[in-house]
Amino acid sequence: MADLFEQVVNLCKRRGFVFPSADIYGGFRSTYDYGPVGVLLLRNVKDAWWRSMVQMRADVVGLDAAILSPPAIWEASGHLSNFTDPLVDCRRCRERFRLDQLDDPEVCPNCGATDSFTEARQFNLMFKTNAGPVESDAAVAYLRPETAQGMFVNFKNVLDTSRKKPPFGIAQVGKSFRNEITPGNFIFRTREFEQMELEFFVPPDDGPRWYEYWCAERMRWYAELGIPDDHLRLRPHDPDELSHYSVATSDVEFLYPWGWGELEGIANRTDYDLRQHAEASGQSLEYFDQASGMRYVPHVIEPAAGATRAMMAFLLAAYDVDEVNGEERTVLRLHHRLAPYQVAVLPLSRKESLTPLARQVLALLHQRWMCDYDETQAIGRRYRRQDEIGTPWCVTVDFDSLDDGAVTIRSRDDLEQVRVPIDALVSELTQRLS
RNA sequence: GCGGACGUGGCUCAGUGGUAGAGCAUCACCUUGCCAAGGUGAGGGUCGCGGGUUCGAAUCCCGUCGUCCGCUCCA
Repeated sequence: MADLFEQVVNLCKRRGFVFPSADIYGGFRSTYDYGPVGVLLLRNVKDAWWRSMVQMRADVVGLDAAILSPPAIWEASGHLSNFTDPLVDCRRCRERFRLDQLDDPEVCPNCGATDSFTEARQFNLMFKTNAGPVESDAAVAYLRPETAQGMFVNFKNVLDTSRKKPPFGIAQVGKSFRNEITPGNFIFRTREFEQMELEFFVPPDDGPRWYEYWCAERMRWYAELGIPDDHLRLRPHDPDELSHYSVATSDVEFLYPWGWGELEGIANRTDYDLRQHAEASGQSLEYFDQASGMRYVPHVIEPAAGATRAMMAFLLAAYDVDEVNGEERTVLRLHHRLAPYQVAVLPLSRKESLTPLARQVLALLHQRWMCDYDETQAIGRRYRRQDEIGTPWCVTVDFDSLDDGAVTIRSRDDLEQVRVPIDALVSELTQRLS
């Protein structure tokens, strides 16, 4: 399936998952808009994450911090120095190098030319803007390149208001911005992207133990939502791969059509961030443990996931083509919690007076699930449309329904059909969608 | 940012200098009434955008934007 990637990209455009941004103006590089169906899937991915990381845990609280931020945060975090790479191009062989990685800044390691380099240019990966209507140095602001710093900067606020004590975590879902040199692979690497990050604060000696815990926990999450074992792996970083803030990192990787790629990084950031901010701000970010009488700067384990990457992985893993009555059927076998619509209500025909009852059934189901409603064209065609966007259950109102008050529920996965009284419909679907 | 390939209706593509095409999709009506059936009809493209050559450009040239594949980028 070498063209799985193309198939999924086409499906995204055709069915309203993802559109190129500014499409009518020829597109805007590395930005994508999420359409009527895509916004539901993306939201469900984020909700599933929030549910597992915040709702289902007593030791994690949420946060939604500002995207616009002052330079001080990024000076302290190290992003202003470490996200800036001085690059030079060789005019002869047209290769590009990082100046700080060259043995000799006068000789091209590729073609051996001397004096062929362009001026070094700074590639700062952060988006810089101006806060306030007057452009001046005093008003410089950055779009955050990660959500993590919001949690570190608010560590004391959360500690003071939430009655949590280590080990505990702060979770955030939101947009981040990076001037990636090479965006691409559809929504895999974009300059504007959405993150799902947890900063988990633990006593200094417990870092390694919690690091192992979160690696296993995050792997479990992807598996539970339908990423198959043979497309999922945990890859520990080599020591020379580690970011400036990390002593240990593992990537959760998915087997994309072009090879293994990162879904999420789990890093042991130690006390690096809190110490940096304590020093730069002059505020104490220590925790005092009443029970032991110990005072310490917590260490941090960070599982940082990409929401849009995860969405893409779920789409790729769910994409399937099977055969029904000798015809090809495209079906997205999405986990029901991720599917854009959990239920579609379909009157068998637009004829007669099926519409009022179908609308009643819709009104009943609307309150619990995201529902689609479709009364155009033949029923078989509508089933296929729902299959293609991953709707796990269709509810069909037919002519008998008018007399017996029952409807048919039809399964996306095995095409099985069951007759259910409307009175029992909610409980039947609740069972199947739990 | 550099090199390579590409850009024609929503999708997949044909058309290589002489007034824009197909299949699928969409919509309407008829038919059918539980798995993309059939019939009739309709809407939809200044051929990514801008400039040039030419009597005439989707087609040739230049620029630009965008996509994909390779390079340092790590959600």
